[in-house]
Amino acid sequence: MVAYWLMKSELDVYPWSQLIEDEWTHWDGVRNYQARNMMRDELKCGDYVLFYHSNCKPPHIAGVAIVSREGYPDFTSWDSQSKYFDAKSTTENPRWFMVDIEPVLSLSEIVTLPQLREQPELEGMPLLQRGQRLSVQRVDESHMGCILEMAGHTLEDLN
DNA sequence: GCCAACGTTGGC
DNA sequence: GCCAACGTTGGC
Repeated sequence: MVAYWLMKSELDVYPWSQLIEDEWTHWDGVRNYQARNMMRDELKCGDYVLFYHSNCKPPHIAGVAIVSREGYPDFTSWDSQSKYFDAKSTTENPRWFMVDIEPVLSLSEIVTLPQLREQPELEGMPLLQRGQRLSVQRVDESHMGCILEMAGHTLEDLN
């Protein structure tokens, strides 16, 4: 059973175009327990991920990625030179987890946050709730289908 | 740049 | 275990 997710990335930190260039990446640096739990326990290989650009005008979804490796320790938490270093995370008892993702589909047309807000079908989507800051969120299949259609695609395009 | 929302920290 | 202080996120 495939699940759908949304991940936020700041446009000037790690853009979609960089993922295309890299061909895959590990989604390191998440330091929030709710997001950590989802990446450790719930994101599965083959799940699809909406790639959302935050901190830009307008914020928007740029592409769809796929989970290519399930939760494993975020090794940047062990690197004292990393800005994501956490002294309380050890190799024996890792505190933070990440997944790997690969790009699947660059949207023909990006879907902006204002466009998402205009869609009655998307009412209740966590991203659209005020104060929603989680950088990893679950997405309903119906919401996923709706967003893909807004971008000129369908769920079938993912296969 | 502002600020609302919300998570984390740490004193008590 | 409460809660004030503080830091971060991220839209606007």
